[in-house]
Amino acid sequence: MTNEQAASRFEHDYECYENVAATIGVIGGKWKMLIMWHVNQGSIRYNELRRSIPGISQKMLSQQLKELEQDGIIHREVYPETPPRVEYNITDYGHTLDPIFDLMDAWGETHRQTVGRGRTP
Amino acid sequence: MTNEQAASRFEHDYECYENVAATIGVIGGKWKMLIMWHVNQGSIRYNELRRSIPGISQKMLSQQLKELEQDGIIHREVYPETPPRVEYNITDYGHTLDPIFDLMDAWGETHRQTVGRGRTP
DNA sequence: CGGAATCCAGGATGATACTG
DNA sequence: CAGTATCATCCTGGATTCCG
Repeated sequence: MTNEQAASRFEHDYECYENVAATIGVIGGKWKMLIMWHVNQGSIRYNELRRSIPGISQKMLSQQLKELEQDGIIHREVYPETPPRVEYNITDYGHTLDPIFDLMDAWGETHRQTVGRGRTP
Repeated sequence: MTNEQAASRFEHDYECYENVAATIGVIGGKWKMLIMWHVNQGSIRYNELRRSIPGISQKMLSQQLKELEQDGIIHREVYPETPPRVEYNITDYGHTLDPIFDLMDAWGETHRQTVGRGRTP
């Protein structure tokens, strides 16, 4: 392999790495999978989510919801009533992640059976 | 929806979450993508990897290599020579992750163009 | 050469209290 | 109800040093 080929290969690798890292950055948060899963079932409110995800703190729920919203994965709808109501939904863009989830679900299932127990972040 | 249906849905959700989390646990490490990418190109030695991944510390390289090995993604071959030589390779099992990488690469590329800049872990 | 062991700083996460 | 603010804590990851 020439130096040029090596360099171009490295750049391609690095591109792919950045792409995959970006994807993990969006969906890799400690609670994001769980949050997205519930939001994926349909409109859900803040405290409903909180109850649905045992162990999550308000802080992390708010933070990760905000990140998912900023990344365009979920939509936040505020209804100016009293008491206030906020509903979260998956966006069309969020649905583009579905194929990845399906693959990861399948792979993770096999892996968990194979290894018995993996690192869970 | 009945309570039973809700309960079963939650368990299914939780299963999927655990599966996906396990997958992210395996490939989500800070340097794992980059490491796997290089190992994927063929047999490579410890210090070659170190040079190929600017910025990684010995500690992280050793640690993440060990985790990838424990998870069955890469294989570590020791040649008892002097000086010692150790080579790393992707396993067949490691190759089963390829489809996920492809999807994440594609999604990440689009996402980076769309958002301009995502959270990169 | 290919690591392991140690120490340490900073960010991620958690618990609690408070607010519009 | 749906969060924010603040403080405590834990853990990851980096730098350094040493070993077979």
